[in-house]
Amino acid sequence: MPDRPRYYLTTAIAYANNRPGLHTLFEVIGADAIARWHRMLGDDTRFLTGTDEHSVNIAQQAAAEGRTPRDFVDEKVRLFKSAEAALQISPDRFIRTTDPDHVRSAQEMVRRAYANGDIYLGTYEGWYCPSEGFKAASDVVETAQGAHCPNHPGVQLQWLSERNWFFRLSAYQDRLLRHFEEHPDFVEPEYRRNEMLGFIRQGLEDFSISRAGATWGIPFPVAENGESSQREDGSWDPEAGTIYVWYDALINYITGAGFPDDPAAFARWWPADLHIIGHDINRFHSIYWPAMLWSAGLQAPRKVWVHGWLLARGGERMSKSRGNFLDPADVVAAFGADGARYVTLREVAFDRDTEVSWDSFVRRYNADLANDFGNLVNRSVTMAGRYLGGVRPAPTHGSLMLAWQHALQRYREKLESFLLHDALGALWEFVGAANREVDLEKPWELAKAVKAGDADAERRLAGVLGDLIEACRLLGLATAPFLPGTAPRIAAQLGYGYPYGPDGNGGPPVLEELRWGARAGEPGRLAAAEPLFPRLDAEPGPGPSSSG
RNA sequence: GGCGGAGUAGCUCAGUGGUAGAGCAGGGGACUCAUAAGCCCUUGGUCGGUGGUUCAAAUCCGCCCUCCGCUACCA
Repeated sequence: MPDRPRYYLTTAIAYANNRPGLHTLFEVIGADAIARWHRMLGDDTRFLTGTDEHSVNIAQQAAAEGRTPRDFVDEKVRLFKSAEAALQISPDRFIRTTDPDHVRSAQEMVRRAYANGDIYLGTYEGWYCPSEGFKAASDVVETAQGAHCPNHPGVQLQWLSERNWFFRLSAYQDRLLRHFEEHPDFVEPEYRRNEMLGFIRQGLEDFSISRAGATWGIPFPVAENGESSQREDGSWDPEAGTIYVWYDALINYITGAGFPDDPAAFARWWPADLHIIGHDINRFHSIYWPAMLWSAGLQAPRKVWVHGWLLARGGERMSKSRGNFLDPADVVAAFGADGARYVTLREVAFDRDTEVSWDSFVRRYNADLANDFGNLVNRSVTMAGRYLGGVRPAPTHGSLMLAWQHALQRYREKLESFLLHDALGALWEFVGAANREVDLEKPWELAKAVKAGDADAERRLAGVLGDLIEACRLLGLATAPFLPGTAPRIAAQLGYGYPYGPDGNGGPPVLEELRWGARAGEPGRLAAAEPLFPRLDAEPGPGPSSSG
């Protein structure tokens, strides 16, 4: 166990101000498939998802509903967790920025940055909404009447300055450039890396890491005089303010690895192998985050993968405010958990934006899952059961074996470079090869010849059905990271046990199982064929939700 | 404005100098093990526009149009 390779991956934590949309869960579904693949490989895998729960904005929303912030975010967290459960997401920890160990973690990071001379008191200036706090320049609506807050159109924004702590990002410019040069695959895809390089080369400014007014946040652990802001009774001096966004949110990745409470765990899990994020927060993960870690004497993560968006019709980005997003509950209700995972990851390229629609999902489901894959398993199991009396036939070393070896190689290459849609494409080329094999060999004709006493036909029949059953076994296992609920059902129809647990842990190294004929010597009986993916009518679906 | 990317069949996209491709959707056919699925064949595009380079351009160069990303403090 301790000698197993370890793999630690994370998604961005979701802002807990709303119910999740499918576009939010997209990266979580993709990350889950990657996590499951590593578990099945035999890697000691740790997979983190979670929620980002502090901010003036959330406190404001909670107050508007007459609730405490805690009560407000607890409800949102329940929504996120149930959405993840519906999609069979398998995090090893669902981390919340309100978790006590995360509070300690964020405070320790601030202390380390202070001890290292990287934070200092400065003045933050910006547009301030009396109802909501400071607003980013990009979030300010300028009108003839002055600047307004988009969330509070009637409210005049004020230009305010506040005494805040700043992080000396500017001190890390050279080291960041060197790090990007020495680790060309630190940020991928490459065009996202280039954007970050361009940003660094423009010159880096320091950024503020505290807010004086905010109360719904992690207490800033350092007082103005540099001493601890914790009082004798254990409470925190409100005068010190709270930690502002990035020194809270990003820290979750090390909290989830054991920082600072469990040094042994942290030594094992950090640095993370992979952060999967959207491009809106690329800069914070690829530039701020390594600098923050270095300041604390810690290592940068090994890779940041920047995925694309789900686009609605017309190329519009899906968002709750636009109301053009897909509700994951609708998608799961229509396609099942596995179907929802499949159509999302097959239809949306993992490295760039892709337009999707309910119709495109239905078409993809019917074509790939019902017609191609589901029907392949169904017809293979039915024929083998009928023509061979239910005894599971053994594979040969024919053309399907070669097709499999090619498909598996491509599948692994694409999966390991995070092109999940292409990885599935490689597998489905093999599905096509298996279906063509059926029509080429025509087992039903061979079966008639066998009845007529043709010994050669009997050998060929057993061979082609053996190859088809083996194709189904391999596809069931290979697709398991994407279709975790289907994999055991396929194994059962083929008369095999399923050695992996609900999260993909516990079984033999999957690459051994994915060898053609790996279980050839194992006797067994086929079960009754049972459709895996019922075909859907191409009716108009729920479509975009109307509210968020 | 600067930097980068994209505009190719109804849809989603491959294709970087040599007679336009895939999957899906649409049409036809032969079969029948199967979820009216699968298999075979097939309709369909002046490759955003324009001017060049070249024996030859979707592919190279100029200009133009459209869209998108990055261009600092959203969570």
